[in-house]
Amino acid sequence: MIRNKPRNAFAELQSRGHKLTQPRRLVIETLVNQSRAMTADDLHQVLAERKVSLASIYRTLDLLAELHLAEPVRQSGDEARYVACRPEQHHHHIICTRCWQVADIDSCLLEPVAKAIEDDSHFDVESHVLEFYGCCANCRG
Amino acid sequence: MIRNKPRNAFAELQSRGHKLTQPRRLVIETLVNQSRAMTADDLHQVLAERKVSLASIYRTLDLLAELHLAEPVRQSGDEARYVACRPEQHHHHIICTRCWQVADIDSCLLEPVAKAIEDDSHFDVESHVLEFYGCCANCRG
DNA sequence: TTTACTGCAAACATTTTGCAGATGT
DNA sequence: ACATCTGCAAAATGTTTGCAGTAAA
Repeated sequence: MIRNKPRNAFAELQSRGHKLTQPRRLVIETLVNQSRAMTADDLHQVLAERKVSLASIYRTLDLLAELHLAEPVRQSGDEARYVACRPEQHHHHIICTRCWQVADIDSCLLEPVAKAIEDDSHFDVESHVLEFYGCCANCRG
Repeated sequence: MIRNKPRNAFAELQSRGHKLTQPRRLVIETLVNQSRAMTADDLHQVLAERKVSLASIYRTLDLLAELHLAEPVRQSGDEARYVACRPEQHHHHIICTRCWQVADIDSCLLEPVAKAIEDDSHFDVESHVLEFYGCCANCRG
């Protein structure tokens, strides 16, 4: 349930040969601190006074996704939202559809299921998406 | 593994007070017969000689989703794709990322998992998305 | 100093919409 | 006959890109 810390992401970025710039720093900090699934525009508004351009936000989000420091989630109809996450572990999310707060589901229970599906469907399973959506304690209030 | 039949969808549409028009008929037939996850543009190309407008295709897809006769799936970076499905049952999909062919996974194994998550995270789970992606027997070749 | 990165503005792709005419019931 | 639906073209939305200047290493 503990989300990634900005510093880990900073280090990961740099160790992979990317520069730790001000816009990147701010996007990472915001994404981690808010622990919610944020759109590019959400970030742009939160960072309005820091004057980070939308283009840089999109570019940073792409980069973070590539490095597995963030993951895109898309519910139909909505724009893409991004969630900060730890790169080293496979996990899934539960996401509040009111405030977009996110909690991690640490274990993945689907490996045996994927196996069963491979036998049954004659597909090779390469990846899966598992997201739970609901209402968090705060929004239920 | 058997997909919905067009006629069921035709009937469902009409019984809910919608007109069974030529464009709608063609979109439904195509979506069901091809049994793949199709973009609006895929449908537009397949139906090119039948002169169905893109606008009608989008409107029909929205309607089908609303009636649970089709479901949108979005993989990051891609446009929305739609899968024909039976409205009466909860199920999930396995989707080939080469040819976008779809097979159904009839049972839902996640109800107990959702319960466990509710206890653990203090979220009310309202819905979930479970999609497996992989390579079908045909594309594996 | 060098290369990667940023902001801006323009381009792009996908999806939505208003409206006049066509179609299903 | 009537309401709904279609096609068209225009608009809106979300995202990407080229380029000249800026900042990180």
